[in-house]
Amino acid sequence: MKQDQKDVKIKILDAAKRLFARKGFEGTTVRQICDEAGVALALVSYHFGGKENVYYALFETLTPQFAQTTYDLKDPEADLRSLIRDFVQFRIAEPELINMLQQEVMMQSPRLEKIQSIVFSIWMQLRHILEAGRGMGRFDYESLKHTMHFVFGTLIFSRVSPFLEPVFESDTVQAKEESLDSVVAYTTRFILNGLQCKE
Amino acid sequence: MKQDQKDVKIKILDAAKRLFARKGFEGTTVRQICDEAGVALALVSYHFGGKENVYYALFETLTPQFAQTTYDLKDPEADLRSLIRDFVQFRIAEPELINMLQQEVMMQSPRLEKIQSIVFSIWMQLRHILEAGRGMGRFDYESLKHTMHFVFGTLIFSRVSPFLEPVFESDTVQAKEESLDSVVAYTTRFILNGLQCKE
DNA sequence: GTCTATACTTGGATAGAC
DNA sequence: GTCTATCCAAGTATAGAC
Repeated sequence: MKQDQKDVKIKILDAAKRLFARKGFEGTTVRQICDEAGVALALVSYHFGGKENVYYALFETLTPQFAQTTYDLKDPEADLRSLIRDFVQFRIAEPELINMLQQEVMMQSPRLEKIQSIVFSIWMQLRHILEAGRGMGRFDYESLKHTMHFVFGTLIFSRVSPFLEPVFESDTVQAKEESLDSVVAYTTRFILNGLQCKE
Repeated sequence: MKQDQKDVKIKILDAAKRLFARKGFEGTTVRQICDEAGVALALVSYHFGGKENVYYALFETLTPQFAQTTYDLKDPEADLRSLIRDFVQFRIAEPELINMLQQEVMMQSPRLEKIQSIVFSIWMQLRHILEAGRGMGRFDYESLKHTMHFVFGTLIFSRVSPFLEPVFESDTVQAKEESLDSVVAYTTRFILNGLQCKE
């Protein structure tokens, strides 16, 4: 089939995504990327003009994904449910990107500037929803700032390191819990309860 | 005062902690560490035998801190409150170590093996508390695994990147919310509500 | 466009003077 | 114990053949 030589750029991006997520920006070498992609060393420079640009290219996919949704805030609970679903869905589809994003924010990397807008828009959306909800007496919390951290922490932290598996041994609910719908349901429940959401 | 030449080892550890937290293990160079510590390049090798060992040395402080507490599980809510307080307190006292720990777990780094036991013991403690609480009808949740992730996400994710500050502008509760007690209170409230804790 | 070979830079660790 | 100077390995990026 023709697509075995699946556009070299794509192969590089795929390999880079895996590596950056696992080893970080500095921990990943151009050699590793090219080996993993099965292409020659020179091609990262040729197609992207350097390692850093490969990194940014990965985030460009992401921008439209999150910047587009706008909530009308008429029904903050529904808005929040929707935001949670979108986020969890994306996290499951693109765990590497979430991972990379987390690294950047955590380390306050110099590359953050270029991807700031993505992070910003999500945070602002959440802020508006939480404020609207509190204003209408639907959510109950004291500190906006900390509550935003709690919600994001709940949303983002689902690294399932294989090394933690032993901790979950003999957990009963296993088959069902991995479907998107159930993960969304669990997450929504925890967060809405955390906010003491009243219907 | 004599302590200006505050043991070189300490100076190196302090500098390394800051740098590792901000730039990751690979992103930090021995040269940076020594510059920041104000000592000569050779001293990392001399005192620790390499960059990697500096990293491990930083975590050794941490082991006793968390491995010691044991909960009797008679009152899971009280145990959980206590775990939350300990964790938040430590997170505020040693944000860099939490940051480093998070990086390791997130990237599943090869260094994880050496610090596994720390992470393990905390996760197991939380597991036992959650299971005991559900068994006694005090907590209400479906998936143990996901719920553990939610709780840890809430606990760990409080990176206050300066770059996110604009997002929190004109938040009303500012002065009070930074004291340990109030942060603990906010966090406890969110988590216990998330677990639908019944007293 | 893609490859191999190579130039150039930076990083970790050591040698040896003090 | 601490410093400066240096070695060697590994990284990025480019040159030039195909």
